[in-house]
Amino acid sequence: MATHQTTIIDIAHALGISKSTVSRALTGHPNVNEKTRQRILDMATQVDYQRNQLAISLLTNRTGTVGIMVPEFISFFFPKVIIGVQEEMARSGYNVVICHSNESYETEVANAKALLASRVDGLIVSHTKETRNFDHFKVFQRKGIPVVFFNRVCEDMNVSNVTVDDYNGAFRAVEHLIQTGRRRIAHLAGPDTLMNSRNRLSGYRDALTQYGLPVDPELVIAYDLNLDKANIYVNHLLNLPNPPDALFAMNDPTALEALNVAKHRGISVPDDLAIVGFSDDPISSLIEPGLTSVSQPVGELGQQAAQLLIRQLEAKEDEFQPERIVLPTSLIVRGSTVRSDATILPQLPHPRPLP
Amino acid sequence: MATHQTTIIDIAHALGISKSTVSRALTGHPNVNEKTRQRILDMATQVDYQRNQLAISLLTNRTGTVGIMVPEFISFFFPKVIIGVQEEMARSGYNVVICHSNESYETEVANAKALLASRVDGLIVSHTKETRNFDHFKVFQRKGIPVVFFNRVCEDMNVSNVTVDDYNGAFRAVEHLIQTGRRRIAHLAGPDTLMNSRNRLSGYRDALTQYGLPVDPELVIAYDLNLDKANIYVNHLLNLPNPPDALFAMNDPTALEALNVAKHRGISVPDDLAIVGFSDDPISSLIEPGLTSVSQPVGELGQQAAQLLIRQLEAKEDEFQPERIVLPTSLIVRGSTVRSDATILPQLPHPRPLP
DNA sequence: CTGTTAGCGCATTCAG
DNA sequence: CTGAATGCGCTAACAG
Repeated sequence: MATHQTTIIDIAHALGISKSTVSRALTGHPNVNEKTRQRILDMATQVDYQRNQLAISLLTNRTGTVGIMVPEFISFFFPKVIIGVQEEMARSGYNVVICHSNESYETEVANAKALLASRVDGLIVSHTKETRNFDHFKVFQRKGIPVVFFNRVCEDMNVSNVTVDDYNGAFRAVEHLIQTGRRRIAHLAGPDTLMNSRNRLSGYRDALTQYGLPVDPELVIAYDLNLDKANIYVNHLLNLPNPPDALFAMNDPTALEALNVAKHRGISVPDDLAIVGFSDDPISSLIEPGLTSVSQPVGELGQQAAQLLIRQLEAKEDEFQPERIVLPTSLIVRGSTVRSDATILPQLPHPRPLP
Repeated sequence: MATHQTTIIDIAHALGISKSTVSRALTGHPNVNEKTRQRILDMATQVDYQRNQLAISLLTNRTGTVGIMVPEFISFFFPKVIIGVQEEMARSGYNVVICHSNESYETEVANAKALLASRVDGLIVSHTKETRNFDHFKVFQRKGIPVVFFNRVCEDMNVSNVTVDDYNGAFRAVEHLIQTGRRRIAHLAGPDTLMNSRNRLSGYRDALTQYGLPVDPELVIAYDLNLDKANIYVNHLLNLPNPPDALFAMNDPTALEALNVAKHRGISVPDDLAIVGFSDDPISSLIEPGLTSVSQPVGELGQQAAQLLIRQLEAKEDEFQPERIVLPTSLIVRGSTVRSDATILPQLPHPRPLP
């Protein structure tokens, strides 16, 4: 189906001039006669001339394109990050190609190769839950192509990244549950391949400890975030001889599943079971009862990641230092943890991971 | 920041052979000595060689990449379509670059130019609600680059497209409302720039007419799908001297807004106001009451669009005929229109637009 | 089996 | 101000 695309040579021939002049006119070079320039521009429009970015990129060794790779984009989180990235990159004249690893390590590796082959100038990435080996990203580093991680970051690569304060968010969530009277607080965690999953787990543990509550291993389940299985774990927790009176879930979709299970079992939320999620999905404010959730600045996550990348793209090879940005979270309290007449006690100041 | 990437010439030099042989070994050409091939492959791995797709595309005049452009991707609809497209294109060895026009005509035009410049082999697109002029897509046609529309299609371009049966979906939705006893059914429609918006409006009108109900212009509002304003229109309808007893909304987000307004005003759904949406967003089954909605096969929409594009990409220039695929919709009945004890009457057979 | 050559479309020297 | 020449990295004839 491939057809001939008009080139500067076509325009040059049509006008009886050299392709150099056409090139100059098209790129806005000053040294072109005004009349000639106008004739060239007119002709270009007339024949639907469209510059061949492939040729230019090959020549200049820059594509003006960066990649962003995310593990999924059905929930609102990653799409919103992507929009933030695009806004910011567009402002600096970069295009963004979006890749979707679908939580598959294999796909992630394949995508990384494709991005490398298409010579992106940089990469923004949140890795899959299967990813333990980061060689496919280290290649970028070795080749001098900037990489920025966000949300799910790789610790043992010396690159920029932007995350939210997962530890603090989790701590505040659990603290809130304690302050509203819960004593057996379960945690449905993510896989320990994920940095943010580990940090949220630490926040959960430390909050319990600092408030003098035991950490019962029975109440902590790490799962693979496969939503289809969430209800199994929730049911398991509720079937325990000594069931939890609260659940802190790794993310909102998981918390929503829990809410559903509770509803089906006739368990009253928040009276018999309080539930807290993470990310403040728009759904959380629409359902009944509303889901209490740890909110994170999603769009800003993308913007900051983009800014880090741009800074690195525009830095001299040797004068660049990786930066790590941590954005704040905040707890949005809704009906899944408190009835409107409840009172909330003061918080501990500045929780930090125990040494 | 740009650094030198290893090329086949580097490998050739390192091994003291010609770049042609390297090229042959790397592309799997049979005429290469097995030992030489192995040495080349080893060296390639060792130096992180990654083919330069730019050079190959420039040479072959094929990028193996197609673009998909969508107007938004916060709601579940477009992401899910994109996933369907990617699956299908990957199966045929194509990459997909995702573009986001953000419902902005200007951005759409800019994206189209960028895709043209980067020489995509084909394009799958759902246009913005602002788009009235399709010149930026017609350029693709003129250059022999296949274009497939989906969801929001352009009627006056002779290209393939895939849609759902919006007319029928709307008809069945309104029929359902009539059969459950509603007589003043309002329609919060989309802008008339959108094909699907117009078709849903027709289905709404014809259902009323065929069931002998008047079409009251007062009850039909076309709006720009800007969710922030949805509540204004819903309130306007509910404030009418003779307010509606049912609302058929253009899409689920709009219907959810309506549900919210009703809740705030203390209007009972479904008793005083029945509400139906379109697309069956996952949220619709989570909220209380559940939202009755016209479901469409979203993933399949993407797959079919991809298949149409692939068929065209692989067809001979002249033997290709545009195809138009219409996928079925089905009504998912939930609590926003019926209490569980309600009975539903039989439907009219095969509704079709009135001539 | 392997090396040489040409050229994809373009920006950019270097000469006029 | 303009044209001719060069080369980005690669594949595909074309000769050995």
